[in-house]
Amino acid sequence: MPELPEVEVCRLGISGHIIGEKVSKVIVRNNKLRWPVPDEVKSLVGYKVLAVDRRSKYLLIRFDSGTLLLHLGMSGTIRVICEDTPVAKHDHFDLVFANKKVLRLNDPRRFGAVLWFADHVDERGLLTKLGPEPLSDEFYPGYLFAKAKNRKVPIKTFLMNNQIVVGVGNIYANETLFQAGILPTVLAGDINEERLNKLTEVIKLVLTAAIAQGGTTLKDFTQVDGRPGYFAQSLLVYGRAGQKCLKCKTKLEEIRQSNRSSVFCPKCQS
DNA sequence: CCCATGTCCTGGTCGC
DNA sequence: TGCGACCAGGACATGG
Repeated sequence: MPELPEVEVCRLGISGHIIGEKVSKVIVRNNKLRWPVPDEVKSLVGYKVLAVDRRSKYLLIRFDSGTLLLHLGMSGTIRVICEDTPVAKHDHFDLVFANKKVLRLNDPRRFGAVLWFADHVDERGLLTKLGPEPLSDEFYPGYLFAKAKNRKVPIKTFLMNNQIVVGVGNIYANETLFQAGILPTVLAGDINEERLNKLTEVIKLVLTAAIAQGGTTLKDFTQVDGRPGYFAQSLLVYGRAGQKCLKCKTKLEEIRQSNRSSVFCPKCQS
């Protein structure tokens, strides 16, 4: 469930279940995620969850003694379930709480991460080089234009660069460029300010709508069958190559950029 | 065999 | 020539 809206929906979904709850046990069934899960995660037994924050696609669970960082990679899901829920394949990590609820991470591809920042220090610098949050005021009209100056990279690759703006992955890069009417192949530095401001506005709208939609689809993270919502979202171009554009009926085309699929409408986007 | 929601890392190129 | 900024592609593991 990897794009920003899904992670934000996850944050909202688990917050109410774990904030203020005390950790009674930490279970690491498989520590071979993107990086080894550090033994220090065991040290948070006895501590209460103070807050659940998000930066980019990282979930940050705050304790007095430090921060537990979770990342879902390409295929991870997190649920809050009852203690007696049977362990399934790829259930790699559990945070068991005194109230018998369990935060459980499942990740078949194991591109996700569980890390521990003692005293909240981000030793790996995972969070330090990131660009602004797309829904914050630091992502303002004029920002993309300033950043794109002299950049010869295609706009789609530019958008997916976390140092420019975080949280726009492949799906939403495709969707927002379609809605802004910009071809994914146009060089970032060649786009005028007006069009980049339009793109900024679209990014905020699409991500906000996706969060709202995910929230209604996911409902309750304590449900065993709680499913990520993005498959149900109304995607206009992603995954629709060869089909008709929903605006003009032209056949949608697909190319590869930076080894990722780009789908676009050759008539609506220029 | 092909493809897949992410992102760190390496090694190469470009321009001052 | 040096150096930093920039960029393309590989790598990771599993499932459809």
